[in-house]
Amino acid sequence: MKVKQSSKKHMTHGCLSQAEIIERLETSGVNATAQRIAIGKYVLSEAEHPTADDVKLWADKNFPKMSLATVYNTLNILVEAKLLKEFKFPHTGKVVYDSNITKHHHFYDEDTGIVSDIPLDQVEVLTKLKRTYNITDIEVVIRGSRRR
Amino acid sequence: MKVKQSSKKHMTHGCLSQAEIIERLETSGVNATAQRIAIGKYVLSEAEHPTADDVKLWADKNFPKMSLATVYNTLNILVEAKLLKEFKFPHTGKVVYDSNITKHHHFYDEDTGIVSDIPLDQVEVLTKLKRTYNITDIEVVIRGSRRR
DNA sequence: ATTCTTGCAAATGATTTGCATGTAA
DNA sequence: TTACATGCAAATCATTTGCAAGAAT
Repeated sequence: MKVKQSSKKHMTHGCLSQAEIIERLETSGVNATAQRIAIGKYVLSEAEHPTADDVKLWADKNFPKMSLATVYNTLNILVEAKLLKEFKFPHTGKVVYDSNITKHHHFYDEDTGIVSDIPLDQVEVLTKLKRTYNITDIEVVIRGSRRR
Repeated sequence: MKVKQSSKKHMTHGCLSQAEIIERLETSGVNATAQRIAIGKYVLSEAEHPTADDVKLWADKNFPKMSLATVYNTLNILVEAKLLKEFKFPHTGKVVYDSNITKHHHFYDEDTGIVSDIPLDQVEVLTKLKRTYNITDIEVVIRGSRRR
């Protein structure tokens, strides 16, 4: 069965069934084990920018005996399979995972510590760098707060 | 004696005398000990985006018996005194120190791993974010390579 | 049977901390 | 003498690795 993986838009949260998770894993060449399905469901459709620790905490409540090594192992596999992106932000030592694998920027709320996505078209970056700079990517982190 | 600290531009590398380092330390309320002068001279006028480890390596060659704790301790003090800025880049787990304390962006050379500064005026960022976003800072990291 | 996965514990790398000693106003 | 600095080793935190045991094909 042929799956048009890249044409499928990033899912909004909470809308992926277990069957869909399994399909996404296998389409990406990842063997769908119980642990991977569980973590996949959490990070791909429920969590927002979780850390490995967030995933472990969630697993401790929702999965019988999952080791921390398996959490890291699985997250790394999902990143390699391009189902997940990892980020290191200036404000934290921890890696944060993002199920939004399309290019986008980030907003860091200095009051709450919450990281949120900013769609590419919301930020325009113009550079005056010389042609000797061969640019492959531009990452923008905007910090501030959100008025309630 | 009154020193116009903020009107003094960021020094290009290698041009700060020991006396100038001592003055900058004391002006910022940092007690100028031998270790702090040595590290200060290195990170403020010689090194380019060094890590704590780079500083330790340098100290081992140029200062008798400086402990790693003192290296970290001193770097943290220089950051608190606003003589140094610290950055965590997406590509590394290590903190990188920058003696350019004016606002600026960064270029990460994917071939060499070298981080370089990009002056503010070389990058223009336009956002279409709603007014509920109260922006305090925008950080841009451009990745790529430089043609030789 | 062979290959892949998991769990556990130990290892690693970066940074911090506790504490006793040293130094300076 | 009182406060601050330093060096050392141990502690901590995030992450990785080695390896033995388990599951799947």
